[in-house]
Amino acid sequence: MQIDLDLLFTWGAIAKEYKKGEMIFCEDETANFYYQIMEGSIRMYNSNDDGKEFTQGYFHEGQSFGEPPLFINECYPSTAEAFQDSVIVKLSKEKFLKILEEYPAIQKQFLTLMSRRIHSKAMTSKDIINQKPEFRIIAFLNAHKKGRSGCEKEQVPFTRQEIANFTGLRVETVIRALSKMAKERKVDIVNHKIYF
Amino acid sequence: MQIDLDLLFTWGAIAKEYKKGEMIFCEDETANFYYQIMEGSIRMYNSNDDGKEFTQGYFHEGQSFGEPPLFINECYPSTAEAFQDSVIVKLSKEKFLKILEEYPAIQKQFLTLMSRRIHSKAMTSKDIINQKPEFRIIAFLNAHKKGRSGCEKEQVPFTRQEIANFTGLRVETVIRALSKMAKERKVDIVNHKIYF
DNA sequence: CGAGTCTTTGACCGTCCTCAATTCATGTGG
DNA sequence: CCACATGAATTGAGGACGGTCAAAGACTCG
Repeated sequence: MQIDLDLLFTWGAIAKEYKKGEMIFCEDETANFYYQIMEGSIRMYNSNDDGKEFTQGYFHEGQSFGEPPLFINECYPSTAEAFQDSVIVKLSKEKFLKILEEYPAIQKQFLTLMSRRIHSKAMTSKDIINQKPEFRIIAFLNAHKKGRSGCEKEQVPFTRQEIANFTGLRVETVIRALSKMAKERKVDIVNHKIYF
Repeated sequence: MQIDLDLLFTWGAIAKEYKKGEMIFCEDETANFYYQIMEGSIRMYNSNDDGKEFTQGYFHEGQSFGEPPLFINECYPSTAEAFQDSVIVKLSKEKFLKILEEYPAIQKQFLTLMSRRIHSKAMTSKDIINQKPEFRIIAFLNAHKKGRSGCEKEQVPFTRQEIANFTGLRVETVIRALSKMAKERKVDIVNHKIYF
């Protein structure tokens, strides 16, 4: 959990519901709020002229998102929308920055968090640039696997389109790569569902 | 300037010279030092099996680099090497973290810095994934332009190979894209030198 | 002047994208 | 319980673009 919910509410935060697909903020919009997920998950993405989308990342229950622009007075570089029905806590930028002032320990946590983000973004771009479709997909699957321990394959909760948007490939390419991988037993596919 | 040099030296930092091409730290190595550039510039990159390199970014005089792993106890995700002959100030991780404790203002600056990095990495991946070679190159040129004001084109201080490494393209592709862009006067090329 | 690096060009190839049509899975209402 | 609507997954054909390889030209710096 990023910031304690009681604390947030004490400072005037409010919780808001979003339906799946609803937009939370939009590319190039000014950043005025701190957001933290109570329930559900959200997706950050960019879309370009031809309508093609690139997913920057997914965020889940307990995580905050869209903070960097708050620290540097920039607009959002991407759009955020609810990936499932979600409940999100929202606090004004001013109050949020004040909390950080008051609680140095929290500020430090954010420094850590940002570092982690950079680290993982570095890995992602590396994977995406260099490698073949199959590699990108495996990188995606690894990065989004829940139970890291289990030896059994788990169902992947993403559509092929979603994988495509994250890896920068096209749906058809993802489909063909996945079927090949299924033949080689790198993944299992039963009833169109992917297990990894 | 990131951290005051006097302060760094007071805490026991030392300056070290690196010749162009010399390695400062290496992918997968444990992070033990804080680095800040006094003179010169450095390049961070990954290389993959086939020897192809992907440049994560360039850092210049007055900038620090390779900090994220210090905050999260991870190994370096990339390699850093001197892009020119450089002088670099080096301080042990422990002392560095102590400085942050002592001077909250500095810690805050780093939070800002990390946010800026995330922001620009987000832009970069967006540009790289979505677009055609020409777009990637323009994005690169824009990102690395010095005098943002001038209406006149300035010479680009990168080789085509360097542009290729950053954009994830091949040299030949960069060359062909650039000549096309020169025809359309999006850049000028005289004597093989690029002006943008 | 000469070594080394960078740039250029051409031919060829393979991969991934495009487009279009079909099948499948799921859920809803009659 | 079936018919239908919707969104996802598939498949195939065809083309374009960027990668690969090889060879040659140009520039730079000592």
